[in-house]
Amino acid sequence: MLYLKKYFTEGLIQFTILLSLIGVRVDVDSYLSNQLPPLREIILGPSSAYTQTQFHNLRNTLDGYGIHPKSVDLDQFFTTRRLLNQVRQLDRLSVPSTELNAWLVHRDQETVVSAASQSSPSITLDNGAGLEDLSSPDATPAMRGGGGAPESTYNPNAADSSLGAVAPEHSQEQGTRDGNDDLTKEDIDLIDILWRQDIDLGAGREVFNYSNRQKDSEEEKPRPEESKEGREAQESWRNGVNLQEAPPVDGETGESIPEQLPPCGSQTSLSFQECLRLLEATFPFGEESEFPTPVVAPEIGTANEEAPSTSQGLPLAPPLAPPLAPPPPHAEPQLDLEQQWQDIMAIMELQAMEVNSNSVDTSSSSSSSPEGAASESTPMGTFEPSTRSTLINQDVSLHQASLPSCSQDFPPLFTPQLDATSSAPRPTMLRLSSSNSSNINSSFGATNLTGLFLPPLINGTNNVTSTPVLPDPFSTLLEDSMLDEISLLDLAMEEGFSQAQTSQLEDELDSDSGLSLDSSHSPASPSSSETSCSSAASSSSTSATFSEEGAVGYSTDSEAAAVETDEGAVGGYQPGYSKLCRMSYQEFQGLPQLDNISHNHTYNLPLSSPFSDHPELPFSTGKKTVRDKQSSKLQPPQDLLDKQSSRDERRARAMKIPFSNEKIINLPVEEFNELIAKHHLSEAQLALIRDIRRRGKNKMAAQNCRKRKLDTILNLEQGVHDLRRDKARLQKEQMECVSSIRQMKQKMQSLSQVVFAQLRDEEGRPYPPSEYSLQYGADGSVLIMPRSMATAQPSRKPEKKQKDKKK
DNA sequence: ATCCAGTGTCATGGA
DNA sequence: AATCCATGACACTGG
Repeated sequence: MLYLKKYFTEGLIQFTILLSLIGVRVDVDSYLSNQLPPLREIILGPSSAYTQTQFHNLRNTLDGYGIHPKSVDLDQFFTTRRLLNQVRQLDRLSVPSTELNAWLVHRDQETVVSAASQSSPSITLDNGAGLEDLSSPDATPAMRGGGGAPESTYNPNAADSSLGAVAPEHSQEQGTRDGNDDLTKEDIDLIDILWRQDIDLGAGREVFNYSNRQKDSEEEKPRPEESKEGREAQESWRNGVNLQEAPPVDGETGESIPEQLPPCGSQTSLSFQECLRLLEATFPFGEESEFPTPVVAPEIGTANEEAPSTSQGLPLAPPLAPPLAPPPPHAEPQLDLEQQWQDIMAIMELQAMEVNSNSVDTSSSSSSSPEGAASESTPMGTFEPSTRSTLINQDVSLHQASLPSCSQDFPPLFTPQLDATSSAPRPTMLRLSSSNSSNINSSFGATNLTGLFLPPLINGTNNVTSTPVLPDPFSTLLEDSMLDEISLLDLAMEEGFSQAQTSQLEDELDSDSGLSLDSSHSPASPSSSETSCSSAASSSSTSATFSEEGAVGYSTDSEAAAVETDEGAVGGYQPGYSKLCRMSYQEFQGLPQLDNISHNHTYNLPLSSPFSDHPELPFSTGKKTVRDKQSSKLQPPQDLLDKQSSRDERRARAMKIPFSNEKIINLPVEEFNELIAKHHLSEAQLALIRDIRRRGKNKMAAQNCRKRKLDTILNLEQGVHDLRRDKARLQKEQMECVSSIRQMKQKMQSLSQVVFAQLRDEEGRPYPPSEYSLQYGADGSVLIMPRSMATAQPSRKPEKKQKDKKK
């Protein structure tokens, strides 16, 4: 089923891309955005970072896409995803997705007039044109037939942007709505799932009902002319372009769209278009894309690849393209496409994460939006601001971030290309890179490194002065490094907190926790943590063997532990654990405010005094507050004993279980069986004992599990930091190499001058450097050859005019 | 009153 | 089949 869905969805997407490429506006964005989680899951696999996670509950995947919004794991989940993405991004240029969006938006504005055929920007004008074309009786069926799926999927969700451009087209829109009948069950199911998701997120079903009603009524009533403007406005602000307008008309648009996560749609619409561009970018284009394969390439490649790269080791990715598009234009298109898709999905995933991380309320707001927007009283007022704010926030930040600079620089150069075809996006990206690297370029541009170094190696290429046409690998290298430098900034910032603190944290943990489980901190691998955890657990269990005092790290049954007077070990683990939790989260999220969070539901309480049973407990390391778990369940303040003992302990006492919970839980099966065999126990007692054992073990397991999660996250974090550090180091080395190369080049130039100054032909005339160049053979020989020859037959070894041993 | 992190417990599935 | 373990999900608790 999943595979079917995958292929189906992919087919839709690809077809839509094709349509977009040929200039037909098909807004799959909303569809994609809505489907993001499932698509992501399908394409990229299960999202859980914990490989051991077993998704046995189908309902999880169906209802909430894996994680309940209130789940404690949600944060971990997103954080993990973020970390994973960081890892994945390491080999790519870390250009914030927001930047990409902003850039796109800007370009939209500028190219509104010129690029009429562009599908992506979803400019109103374009839409209008495109829609009108589509609305023509002939075109529509064709479109329906061809792109029926994507269009239909899109329409119900966000018909505003694509269809609503022209009011008269309402009929058209209705037609498409009627076309909803064409919706496959897949689509309907997806929509329904989305609804349910929204409901889960807090939006009442009535929202959808209402929106449905609204939609229905909307369909019934003739659409006012203003709808067009409204749609335009909303669309425009969805694109983050004109925020100022919109309000008056939106009530109209809000009706149908909002149910399908307008904000997400807007955001991903950009991203998706971006992706389209990137796809286009993969196609071979001008000289810029064609990198010579210089000797230096590998070096560059290594510099870029130190992270586990999903991108297939393209040596030098064009600055902006890298994160998304594996550049080598000559690469096999199929592979490229796949890679493209992966990258695209990664991007969208990132964006989705951002959206989600803002809070699920984004979606919830979207879900609620229809209500607010549709609400007759204030069509715009209620919902618009909120959703818009989210939208605007995202767009604006981006907008400010990259838009102005990039786009303004570019347009003049690339307008022709923009108009021409799909190559539009690519140039901008390239230019962005170039603009960023312009400084370095300028510095190195003067001294063309390739000129000196390539020729000798390649043996005969034109070199010394020329190569204006050929892109300089070093320049590209420098560009790349420049961009990387940008990322280095934040890297440095992050490094500041992470490296030292993390290591310190781990040290602390290691020292604090008396148990060996912290060996799992060995950042080596999650597996190690696994083993360590298991070892910890086993140690706890085995502890029972050498002493029933429960070296167990879990002091919930502190009573028992206390009884045995050996909770020393107990005290060790838990604090360490809790500390781990706290520290890890602070550390992990770098949120100082989290310091305050210390729940400290320590199991190892100062049990000594309260326990009438085991007054001897002397030293209970328990330091902190006592927590009585049962306050709710059991009668309030009975006695301190009950107050401070666990539920099971009290039950055991009530049932007069003759041995401690500690033993019940931690004894090996054989001993446990012997133990219960020794005493004549009632069925109820036996049942209780088994429950106690089960719960106790499960409690330990849960603690181990949680710890393992944290360890996994910490390890991932550590891995990310390590990789970043390596990246920074490699980049530094790269820069050093470049500088040394530059020095060598200068040296070579000066030496060449010396050589030419001393060289004389048979007639005693000097060789003018302008006409001759030096060729360096692999064997160390130096040849003089006329430049004309050098350029004429670069590949062949030029006939040497003279062999000079001067070197 | 609400949110949130920590914790215990249950259900489930794998070993 | 029994047991243990791992883990998602849920509820409870206290800050």
